[in-house]
Amino acid sequence: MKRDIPSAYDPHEVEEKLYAWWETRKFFHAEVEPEKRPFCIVMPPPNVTGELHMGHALNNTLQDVLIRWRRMQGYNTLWVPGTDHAGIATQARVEEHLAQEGLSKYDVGREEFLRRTWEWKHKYGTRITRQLRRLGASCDWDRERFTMDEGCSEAVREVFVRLYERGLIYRGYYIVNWCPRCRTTISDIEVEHEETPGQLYYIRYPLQDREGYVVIATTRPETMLGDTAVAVNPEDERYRHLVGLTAVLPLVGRELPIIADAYVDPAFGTGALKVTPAHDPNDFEIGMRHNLPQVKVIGPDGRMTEEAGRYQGLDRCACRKEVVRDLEAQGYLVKIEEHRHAVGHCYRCHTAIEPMLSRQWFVRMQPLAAPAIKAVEDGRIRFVPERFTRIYLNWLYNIRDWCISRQLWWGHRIPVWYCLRCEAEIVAREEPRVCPKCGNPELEQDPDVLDTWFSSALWPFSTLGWPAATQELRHFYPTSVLVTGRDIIFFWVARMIFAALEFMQEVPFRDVFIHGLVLDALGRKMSKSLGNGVDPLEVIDRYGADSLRFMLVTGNTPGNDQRFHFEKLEGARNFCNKLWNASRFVLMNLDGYRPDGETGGMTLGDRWILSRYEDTLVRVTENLEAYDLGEAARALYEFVWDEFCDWYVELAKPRLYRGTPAERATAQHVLVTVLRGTLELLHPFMPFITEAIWQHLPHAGETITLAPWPASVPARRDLEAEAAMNLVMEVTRAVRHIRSEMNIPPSSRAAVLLVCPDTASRAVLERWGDYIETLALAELQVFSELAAEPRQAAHAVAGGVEIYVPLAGLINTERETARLARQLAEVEKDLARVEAKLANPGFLTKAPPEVVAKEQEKRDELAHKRAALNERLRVLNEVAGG
RNA sequence: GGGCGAUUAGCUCAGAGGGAGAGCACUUGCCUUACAAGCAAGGGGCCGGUGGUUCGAACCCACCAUCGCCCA
Repeated sequence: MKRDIPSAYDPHEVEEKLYAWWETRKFFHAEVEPEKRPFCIVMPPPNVTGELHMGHALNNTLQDVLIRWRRMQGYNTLWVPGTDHAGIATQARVEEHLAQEGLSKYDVGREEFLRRTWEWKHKYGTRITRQLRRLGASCDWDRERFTMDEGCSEAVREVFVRLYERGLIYRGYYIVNWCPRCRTTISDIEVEHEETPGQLYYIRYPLQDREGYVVIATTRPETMLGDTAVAVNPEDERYRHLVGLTAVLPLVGRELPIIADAYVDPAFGTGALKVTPAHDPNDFEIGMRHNLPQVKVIGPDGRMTEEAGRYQGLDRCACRKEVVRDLEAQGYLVKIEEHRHAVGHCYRCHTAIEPMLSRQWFVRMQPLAAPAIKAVEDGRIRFVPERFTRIYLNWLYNIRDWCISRQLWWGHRIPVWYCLRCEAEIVAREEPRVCPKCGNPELEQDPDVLDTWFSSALWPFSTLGWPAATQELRHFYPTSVLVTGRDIIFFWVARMIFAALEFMQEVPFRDVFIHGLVLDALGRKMSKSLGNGVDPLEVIDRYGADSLRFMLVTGNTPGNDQRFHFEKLEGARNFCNKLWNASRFVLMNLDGYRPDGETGGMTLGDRWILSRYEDTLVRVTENLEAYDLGEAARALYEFVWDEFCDWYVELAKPRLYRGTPAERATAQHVLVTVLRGTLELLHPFMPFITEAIWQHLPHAGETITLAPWPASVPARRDLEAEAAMNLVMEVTRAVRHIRSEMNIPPSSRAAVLLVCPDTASRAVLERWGDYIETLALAELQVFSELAAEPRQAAHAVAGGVEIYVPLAGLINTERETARLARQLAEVEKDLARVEAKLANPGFLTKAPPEVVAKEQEKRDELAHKRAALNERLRVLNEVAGG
C-alpha cells in the first residue's frame, strides 16, 4: 500500500470520494447535545438557481475553517446550509426562459408561472449545493433549508402579522424607487448611485397675468410635464417678490403657484426649483408641505402617461429630447450647461431608477433600529474587524423606512386581503374566508410579494424552527458567528439583528466576521458584464479544492479585498504537493513502526521540531480565536515547508536509513507525532488531502474530521534546543554559502574547521556536528582555538563560530579578500548603529533593560565578527604579500 | 461633501513601537533514494510625502498626495 503512493498529489483521486464518504457517514450532522457547548453558524444562503462564484468560495471556505476547527475542538457544531429564493433574480431567469418560447409571464398567468418557477427551482436548486460539496463545505445537509420552504414561509407570515399588529408595518402612498425594466419597486439600498455626466437645463417659466418670468434649472426636463409648483428659498431676496404669484408651465399651460420652501438651495442653478411631487422624493416632501397636486407623467414601463398629453407613449429618454426641442422652438429654453450628477441605477439590471409615486408596504424602521443600535454599541454583537461597527451604526442612525413590497410573482405573497365590498384591509396568518368586518366572502389578496431580504432577515431563527420553540433554538441560538461579505452589511446583517431582537429578544449571533471581495488580477470587481470572473469549479477541477481554499485563506486579511492570481493558486497547489511528499516520505519509512514504540533517546533535532510544533500549534489556535485565518494558515505553511521538510526530514534520514532499531523507532515516533498533529492543524484549511494522508498514517478514530484538535503540551517547548539548533543551522548555512561561492561540487565532501571559544556552543557543535556534516556535506573538526590559521581556506563567521574551509590551491586570494571585505563593511555598518544606540544615555535609562541587554549582546557578537574578519583579512594579505 | 481602506522588493501582499519579511519573478549551481509542483546559494527596498510624539517610528498622531470602496 505504501509503495503505491504516487509522487505527485492528485486531488481527483481523493476529493469527491472522501466527500461522499463523509456525507454518508453523517460526520457533519449535529444532533442537539445539551451537555456540550454549542457552536453554530447559519450559512448566508446563496441564490437557489445561482452558481458558485469566487465570493461564495471565499465565504464558505472561511466558515468551513471555523466549523471544522470547532468541531475538532469538541463543540456541538452545527452549520446550517440553505438557499435563497432570490425573488428578482430567479424570476428574471424564468422570464428569460419563457421568452425563448416567445411567451411572457402574462401569457402563462400567475399560477402557471409559479409552477414553472418551482420546476426551475427543483431543476437547478441542487446545483449550487453540489458545488458547495465540491468545495468541501462540512455543513449539515440534513438540515438544509430554503427561504420559501414551509417553515420559513410560516415564519415570514408570523413576522408580518406581528409587525402589522404592532403598527410597524403600514401601507402608504409614497415616492419609491421603481425599476422600469424589472417592473418592480426596489428598496433604497438596492439603488446604486453613479456619478454621470449630464446636462442642466435652464427653462423660462412665464408669470401669469403680468410681465416677467422665472428661470428654473433642472436635470430632468421631461418631468416638467408633471410640475405642480415652482419653489424658492424663503430667505432668497431675489425671488421674495414672486412668492405667492403664479407661473405658467410651458408646453402644458398648467398654473403653478410660486411657493417658498427651505429645502430649496439658493446656490444651485438659478435658485428656483420646479416641483414635481410625483417623480422626485424631495419634491414629494415639498408637495406634502404645501398640499400640491401630484401628477404622474411617467408610467411603470418608463413611458409617458396620458397626463403627459401629446407626449404620451414616448419613452422617458425620447420624451426628454422632444421636450427640449419644443422648449427651444418656443423660446423657453435659456441655456444648457454640462453637469455631473449622481443618478440612481438598479443594482440588478443597471437601468436608471425612476422615482415614482406608488402605494406600497413599508416597515417603520425607527423603533426597530434603536435596539439594533444598542446591541452593537454595548458589545452584545461584535464586528470583526472592528471598523465595520461604524459603517453599521451610521447606516442605522440615518435609517429610513423600508419598502418591502415587490411587484413580482416569485416570493412570499403579502399576507393581506382586501374586502371587495367594504374595502377592509385584512392581515392574517391564514387565508380568511370572509371579511371579518362585513362578512363578505369576496376577498382579494394583495398581488405583491415581499422583498427577498424580508425572509433572509429571519434566517438565523427561522432555520432553527421558529416560530416553534424547538430544542435547536434553545441550544444553538444565538448562533456563534456570522461570516459575510462587507457588501451585505446593510442588506442583511442589520436586518437580521433588528428582526432577531424584535422576535427572539436576543441577538442573532455574537460575532460578525466581515470579509472583502475577491477581485480579478487587475484589482477589478469580478462581474459577468466584464467577463473577468474566475469559476471556482474550474479551479477545483484543475488544482483541487484544497489548493483553492488554501489560496483564498492565506491571501485573506480580515475585511480587506484580495486579488485572484493563478500564481498564488500554483503556490497553494505546490504546498499540497509538498505536504503530500513529506507524508509519502514518512509512510515509506514506517516499516516496523509501533505506536507504543521506543520514544527515549530524543536527539536535538527531535526536541527542536517538537518545540517548533508546539509553538506552531499555539499560534495557529490563537490566530483562529482572533479570526486571523490567514495568519494561521501562513504559520502552518512556514512550519511545514521551512522547518519540518527543509530541516527535520533531512535530519531524520540518516537514522531511518542507517540507525539502530531504537534510533529508528524514535525518529518514526517523532515524525508520526508531528506530521499527524500538523495534518490535524491543517485539516480545517485543507480537508481533503489531510484526510487522505491521515488515513494512511497510524491514527486513532474513524476520520480526521472528528479527531481532537491537537492540545498544547507546554513541556514540549524547549528553548534550549531551539537555541542549539539555531547555532547548527547558522553554521550549516555558512558552510553551504562558502561551498556555493567557492563552486565546490555538490557531490564532494568538504573539510571544515570550526573554531569556537565558547564552551557551551562548542559542546553543541561537538555533540551535533554530524547534523552539519549531513546537511552541508562536510567533514568537521571542532577547536576551541587554532594554533595557526590555515592560509589557503575560505572563511566565515556565524553564531560566534569561525569557519574555515581549507581549499589548497583553490583560493583566489584577491576574490576571497574582496568577499570578506564586503562582509566586513556590512558588519561595521551594523556595529556602528548598535554602538550609537548604546552610547545614547536616553536609551540606556529609558529603554527596558532586556532591550538594552539584547543590544549589548548584539554588539559583542558583531565586535567578535569584525575582529575575526579583520584577522582573516590580515592573514590573506600576508599570503598575498608573501 | 462625509467616511473607510490601500500606499512596504520588478509583481502580488503579510507584518509589528526596539535587528525590513513571504510567495512569484530574477541570477548561479544541482534530476542528492519524499517532492524539478523540487533542493541549495544569491541579488533586489530613503516601508507614498511633510511635520509631530518618543531614548527609539515602516508601525502612534496631524496634515497632504495618489488609487479604490461606501454613503449623501
